[in-house]
Amino acid sequence: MKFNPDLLCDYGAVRKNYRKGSFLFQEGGHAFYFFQIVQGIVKMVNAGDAHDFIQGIFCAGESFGEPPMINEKQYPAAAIALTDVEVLALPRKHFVALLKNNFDLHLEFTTALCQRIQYKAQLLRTFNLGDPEERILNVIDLLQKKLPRTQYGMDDYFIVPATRQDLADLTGLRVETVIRKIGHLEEKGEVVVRERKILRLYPRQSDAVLAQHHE
Amino acid sequence: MKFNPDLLCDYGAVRKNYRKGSFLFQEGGHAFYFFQIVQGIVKMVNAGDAHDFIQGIFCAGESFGEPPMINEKQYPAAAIALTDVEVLALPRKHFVALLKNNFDLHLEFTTALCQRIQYKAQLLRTFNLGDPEERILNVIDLLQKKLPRTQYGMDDYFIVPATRQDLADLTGLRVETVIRKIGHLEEKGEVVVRERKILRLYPRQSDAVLAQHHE
DNA sequence: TGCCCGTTATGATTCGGATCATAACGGGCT
DNA sequence: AGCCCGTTATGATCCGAATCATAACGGGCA
Repeated sequence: MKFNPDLLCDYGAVRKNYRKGSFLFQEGGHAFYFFQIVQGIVKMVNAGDAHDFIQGIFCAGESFGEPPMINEKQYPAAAIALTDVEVLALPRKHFVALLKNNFDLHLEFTTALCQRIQYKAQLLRTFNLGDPEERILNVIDLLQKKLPRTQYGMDDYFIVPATRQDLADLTGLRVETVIRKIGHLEEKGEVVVRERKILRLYPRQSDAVLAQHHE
Repeated sequence: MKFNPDLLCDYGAVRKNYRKGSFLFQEGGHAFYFFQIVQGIVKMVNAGDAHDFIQGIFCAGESFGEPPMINEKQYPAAAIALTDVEVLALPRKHFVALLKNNFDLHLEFTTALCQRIQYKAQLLRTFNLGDPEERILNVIDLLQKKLPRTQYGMDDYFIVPATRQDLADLTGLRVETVIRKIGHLEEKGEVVVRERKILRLYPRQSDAVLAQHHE
């Protein structure tokens, strides 16, 4: 969902700018503000010794990091600017006031949180029951769902907007494993690789109907 | 959070009973109702070929399965009654009306959803960055957080209310692995096993303060 | 009391992803 | 053009959880 920037400003939101590569907040930091992205891309990530795990990627118009803000807890992951980023930041108290005065927006916000839960539930499901290839396809499909249609190339092919390293950090696998599995997935016809970019055919009408039936 | 049962009834909630072992809904089923447990325990679970994955366990007073209900989607997991269960079921439209008329409850509900997101985010973090023993301890700690204090035995020891099979289904590991790792964790002093029950020492004040600092 | 079955337990073996090493490619920058 | 570094790529090896087999324990129930 996207809150009207003017409305956020009416409630006291301030603009903040971050340069590419800088942290909007650290893992473990206290969450005081509601953040909505005006411009740029933000990655929420858990840093590990050997590798990272990407909790989410957020684009212009999206908000992030709300759960610990609402709960007055600490961030369970850090937020890094993948590009130069401009955000609107609104203190918790004012954000709550905004919700209080706008039921429809509050309900929309609730809905957005529910989508986030379903997203994570699906990840947990696939990570625990599925094999590595399913994990990769699942992550690709989730990327497709949330991204603007501008990512489509010819013939309904979706250009996966992530490097193999990104897919590794999204799936919890290693780069080498992702590379090898992508190779296998290409053999099986699940994806196409052109000029090193990963393409996936998206959803022809017939597939959509099928999916609807047994999902 | 817990909604006042009388209030739910005022909005048209009906009581439903399920016998131990029966399904409240299936994975893939359409989500029409808001469910709150009056009596009993419910498990949300993804069934796999070889093993299952437990998405959550819910006790009296808790609600579950709200995300797909709010989003008018299908359930990403099945719900099974672990005991005889009585629930209050409220159709989506009426539930939304209830939220609309009670901002404080709506905000509490929002808060509960945020906690759920944080819970799942932490699971994903540990599952992807941690080793199996961390996964197990993490799950045990999360069980402790959400369960009533009645589960305490002597000396601040928490009796883990789950079989090794349950821990396997919660962590995505196999039973044998859980058994062996529990053995190792006992050697390391992380847990104590008495009469086959797993005990964990909980949180002495010093630990709590420490956790607060670097979490 | 005795049966049954889920749980706990332990050892042997397999298998697949992680790890380590090494190198070619290619876009961005000076 | 030339350099640099992240990305892609491939092979060899390691390691640890999964798997398979087998058995003892113990609570619930007839």
